[in-house]
Amino acid sequence: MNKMSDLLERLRDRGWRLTSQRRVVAEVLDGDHVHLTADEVHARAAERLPEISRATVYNTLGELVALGEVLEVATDGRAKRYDPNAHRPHQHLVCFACGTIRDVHPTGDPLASLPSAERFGFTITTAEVTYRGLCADCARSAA
Amino acid sequence: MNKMSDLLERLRDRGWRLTSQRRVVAEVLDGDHVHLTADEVHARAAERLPEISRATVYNTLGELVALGEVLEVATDGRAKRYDPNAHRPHQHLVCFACGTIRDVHPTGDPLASLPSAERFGFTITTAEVTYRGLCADCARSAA
DNA sequence: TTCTTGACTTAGACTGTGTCTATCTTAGGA
DNA sequence: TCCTAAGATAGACACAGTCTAAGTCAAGAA
Repeated sequence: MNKMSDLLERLRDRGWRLTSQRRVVAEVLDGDHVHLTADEVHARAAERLPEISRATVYNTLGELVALGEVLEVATDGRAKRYDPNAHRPHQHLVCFACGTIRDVHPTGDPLASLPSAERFGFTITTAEVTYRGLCADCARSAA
Repeated sequence: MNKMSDLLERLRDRGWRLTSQRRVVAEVLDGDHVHLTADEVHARAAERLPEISRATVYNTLGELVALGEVLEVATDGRAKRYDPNAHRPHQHLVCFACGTIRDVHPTGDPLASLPSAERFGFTITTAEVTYRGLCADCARSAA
């Protein structure tokens, strides 16, 4: 049960032209708790396909996001990160010190916590939660 | 009861040197539901003090954030925004279409929704929630 | 009040992240 | 096998933010 072959299959069904560049980008994004920046994706993709360009990585990531196969995550003010875990709803937990990101699953529906008096007439569809703290490794080094 | 004079007073007590540049930046940030980018702060500050430089605006905003008087908000992957409402805990509601940001106050403690089994050994101290949807104006234009 | 000094401000160079354009290449159907 | 539109490429460009070296000034000292 390889998730990436599933993905590539789905994309081909939607009329995606399957190039070696797109295949490599999709493979780089495989796994759990993967939150790479575009440059990190490019670096790893280039290990397998040295001539791949930055523009292609950006284009492919943008297409995967538009297709709903990958999530864009902006946990700091710096580079966006790309999260392949788009089919299971989840939130993120970020370490203040080292920036590590974990996918987490809070209880309850975060949308329910906003009373209608606090909705200002908006039609609200999503709630993103970013939990922040010190990870065990960084807490140990700081002690 | 002017909030900005309170702020300037507090800062002077902490040894801040009170320059016209810092005063103007603090005044620009006064108000409710204020979420300006650094460039917007610079533009408004320059209306009152034409020679103020970008570097000074960035420095001053950074100092205000470090002092806990202003919050840095990154709701999109683009420019950070600065929120002077740092003393009342709140979350943000963002319009998909026009990008408008409102301060909102959900019920309950967002930290409580994350079970310890989902904390991966982190010492968690904050939870930021971004609600997203269509504001009333944009919903009307889209119809 | 004037002097002094280190904190502050400035212009502009520089970096990182992301987008765009013009040209070249290629996947996949005919 | 050939054709062609979709895709890939290099590099210029744009935007957000940081850094540096030199000049300026707030506020305490005399």
